[in-house]
Amino acid sequence: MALRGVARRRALLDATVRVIGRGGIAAVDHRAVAAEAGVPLGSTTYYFDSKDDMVARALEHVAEREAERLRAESEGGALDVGPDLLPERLADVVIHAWAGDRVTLLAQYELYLESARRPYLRPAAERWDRAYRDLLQHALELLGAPDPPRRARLLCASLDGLLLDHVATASDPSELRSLAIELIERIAAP
Amino acid sequence: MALRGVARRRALLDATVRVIGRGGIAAVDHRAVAAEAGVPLGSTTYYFDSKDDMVARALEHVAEREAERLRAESEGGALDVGPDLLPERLADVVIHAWAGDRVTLLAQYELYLESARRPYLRPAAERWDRAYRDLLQHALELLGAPDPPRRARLLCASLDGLLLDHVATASDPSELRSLAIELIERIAAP
DNA sequence: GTTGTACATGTACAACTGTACAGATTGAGG
DNA sequence: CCTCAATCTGTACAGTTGTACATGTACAAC
Repeated sequence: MALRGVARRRALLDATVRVIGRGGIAAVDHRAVAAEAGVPLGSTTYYFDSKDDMVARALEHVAEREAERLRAESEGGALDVGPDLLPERLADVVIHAWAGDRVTLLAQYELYLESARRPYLRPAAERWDRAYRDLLQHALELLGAPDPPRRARLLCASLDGLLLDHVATASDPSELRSLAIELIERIAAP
Repeated sequence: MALRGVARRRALLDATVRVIGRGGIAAVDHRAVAAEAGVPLGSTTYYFDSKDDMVARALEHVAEREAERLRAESEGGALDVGPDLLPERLADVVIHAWAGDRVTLLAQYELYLESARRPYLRPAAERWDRAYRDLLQHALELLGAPDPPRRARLLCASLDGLLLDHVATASDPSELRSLAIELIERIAAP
């Protein structure tokens, strides 16, 4: 089976994400990624066609991972609560998984921004966005909000902005939570 | 007078911003910036201590420029309209200046994100944020919203998210405008 | 005109970086 | 055991990049 290398490949992708989170895309080079993953330099060229390819796969990797998490959260019944509790539950789903991992969150924004410049990255970014928006749309339907697709789009972008502000300013997490809840309630309101 | 070089210095800063907007911070190197500004390589080391310094000054440059624009807009009476027209006027102020210059907008987000990693960039990013939030707070007061500082924080982050989404997905500008207006109205609502 | 200072730039080079590649190792199938 | 493909890795090297610096030029003050 051609599966022996899968673990190492993933280790390299994870390492790439950490390097980007810590120092931006500018900090990515084969040696830094190899060291971060604890593998020899040669491995990086074996698993990726080029540096650009490495960065691109890293985006697809985080996007896929995040999309899966959101879908799992949705199907796992995270939103199965009354409408009065839904906003804070939703805020927790969106925020909590990130609270502890500032570096990954930074990398995610870095890669999202990069997708604005490299058209071939758009599909991955869009699949991620889609999973995100589906979750929000579902919640908005449960909350009885009108025109859920549009509201979901608005809420998705707004929450992203809130997260970005939080990660940039390292603001108080509990304040972030309270702002997120308020945002959700306001955008869900008829 | 020690002022002869000011124009060239600004030309280099503008060039740096364009390079970042087009290719990200990873694309910045002395030669690329010099070529973009139409000056010889040596100029870059004359005006900046290092590459990091160059990028840092570029952030301060855009931040200062943007903060000034927002202040001018505010004092220039852009918000002197009735409460019914204020939301769309505000949306135009926030959005319109950017609509034509995708590259600069991308650079702004890139630099804002970078300020999360380099603490010495925070003051510049914060002065910018402050100018932005002051404008929004003023508008929210005119709209009679309660707790304007908090609402301004929320609106600031949300609108940023909306812009980020727009610049990443190259979405329809008129849809962006309509979403921005809705966001403003919802966050201003009592 | 001399001098001092800010401005300017071409060139050089050590360090870094992307990538190729030859050769080693592994492990499943025959 | 042999074969073969996948996996792995150390080394090499050409191209790039950050930065120093010697040398110049402009121009205000005296």
